[in-house]
Amino acid sequence: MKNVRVRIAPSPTGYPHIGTIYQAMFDFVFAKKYGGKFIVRIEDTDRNRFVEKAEEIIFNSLDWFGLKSDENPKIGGPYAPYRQSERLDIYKKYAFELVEKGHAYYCFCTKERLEKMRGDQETKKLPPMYDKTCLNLNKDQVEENLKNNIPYVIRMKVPENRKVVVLDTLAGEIGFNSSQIDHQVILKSDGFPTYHLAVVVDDYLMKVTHVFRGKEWLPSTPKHILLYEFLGWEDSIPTFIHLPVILNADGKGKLSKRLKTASVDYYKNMGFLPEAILNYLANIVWNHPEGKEIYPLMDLGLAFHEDPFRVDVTSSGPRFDLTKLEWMNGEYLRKMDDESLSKRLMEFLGSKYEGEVVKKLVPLTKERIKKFADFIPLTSFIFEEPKYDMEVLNKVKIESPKEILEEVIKTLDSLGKPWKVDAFEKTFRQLAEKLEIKVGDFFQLFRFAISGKLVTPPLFESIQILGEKETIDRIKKLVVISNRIGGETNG
RNA sequence: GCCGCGUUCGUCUAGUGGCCUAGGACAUCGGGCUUUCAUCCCGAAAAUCACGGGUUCGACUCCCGUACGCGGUACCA
Repeated sequence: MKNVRVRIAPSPTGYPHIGTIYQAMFDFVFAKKYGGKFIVRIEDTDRNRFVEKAEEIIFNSLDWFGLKSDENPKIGGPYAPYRQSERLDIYKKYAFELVEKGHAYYCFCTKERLEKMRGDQETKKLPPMYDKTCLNLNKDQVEENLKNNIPYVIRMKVPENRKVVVLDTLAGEIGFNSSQIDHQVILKSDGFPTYHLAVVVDDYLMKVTHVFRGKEWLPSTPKHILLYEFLGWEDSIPTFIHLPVILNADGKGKLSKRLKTASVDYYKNMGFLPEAILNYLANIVWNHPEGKEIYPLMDLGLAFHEDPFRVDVTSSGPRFDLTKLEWMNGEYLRKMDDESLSKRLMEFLGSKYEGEVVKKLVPLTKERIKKFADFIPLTSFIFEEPKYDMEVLNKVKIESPKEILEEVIKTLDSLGKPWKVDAFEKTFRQLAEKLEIKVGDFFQLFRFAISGKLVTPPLFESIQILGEKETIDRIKKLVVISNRIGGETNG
């Protein structure tokens, strides 16, 4: 495949949606596989939803995922500018060209009138569409209105009763009756284009060859086809690949921006690995030919076939299942060597954590966390004093914990320093035997004494990190607390 | 309402007319390992292939219809 050019066109309205990343992933892999270019174009045509810092956040996110683009507003490229707000003259030129050719017209209808019209259509159970009032305006009326500075939009004029065929790589040929296509606004009254005009113009001018986008765009594709025809660009219509829409976990509706799990910052904050997220995203719509679940990003390229062009993705919309993502992320974590894992974990935790301690904890925790955020509660007892909850202590099946702990302290004091894991374990197994308590229960008490918890990373290794003094201090402290409440902890 | 797309275990999927008494993964449950929790290993349960008609010697696979779901129906993208 030659001169492959793909693009992603996010709107700067906030944190990027996980669906944007999903789409970008396909673009990126596709471009890489065929030696093409991956373009990022900023679609900032909606001034109402525009968010100042969003563009920066979008680029940070794409960087985080390693989805590097070849042309974008920051680095430029042969078809700059790549921000639609900087291309207004271009869209206007084509909008007016369409008017001249008779494929578009001025519309002076007010918002209020349009709203009322739609309301009426709804009560009459008619499809809500523009009623073409301004289509019948004659030249003089238009001139008059323009002279009087009446705000206008430009709408595309859709021919009656024509079959418009959309060729989608996944769904095949889909026919639409043009009578059901609305006379869509292509240029808004603020001089900005709508998506429909902007995509067509930009994709044409930027020589985009393949359009990967969500299936929610399928119903508006005939509008775009028509626009290509009106502009005389029918030979340059890109190949469409309408990807299945990712649904909410409950399957009711598409992954909505309202949900925290739809936004990439959620995954960043929870400490997911970008490569695991990408793997998951690929996995829900595509299956590896070798049946693998875990595979590198570029394996997704196996989904693309030439002659005839085909993309192997599922047709129905998958639900976004956080549980499986967590499993997958855990797999990635465990596959990593301790050093790189420490490095990444430190990046996540920030400078308030001591690097050396974190490094020591990594081998003890890597099999116990699914994402970096899990590390914090698991190891909090290392970094801060434990809080002892006697309710929790009561779950340990030991009659008189205070006496046992005193024995532990005695043994600890007599133990040669520095404490060694092997000798340590042996000593305390013997002690448990001597005291006639189950080893498991005994260690649970010990665990509680140093951490205030019943679930921790391996006991002796944790103690080693904690240090001799701190360990003894904590046990002593628990003894004191037990004393204060009468030592009757096991009721 | 109208238009479009879809429908295989709870979830993601394999399956392109006989290999399917439907395979894998996650989740669930049971067992092993084990100082807890995990990891790891073994095993179980889980889909009348949405339903109804065709076509065919034979259908999860092809065709039609119905139901359900999703998407679209903006001077949002």
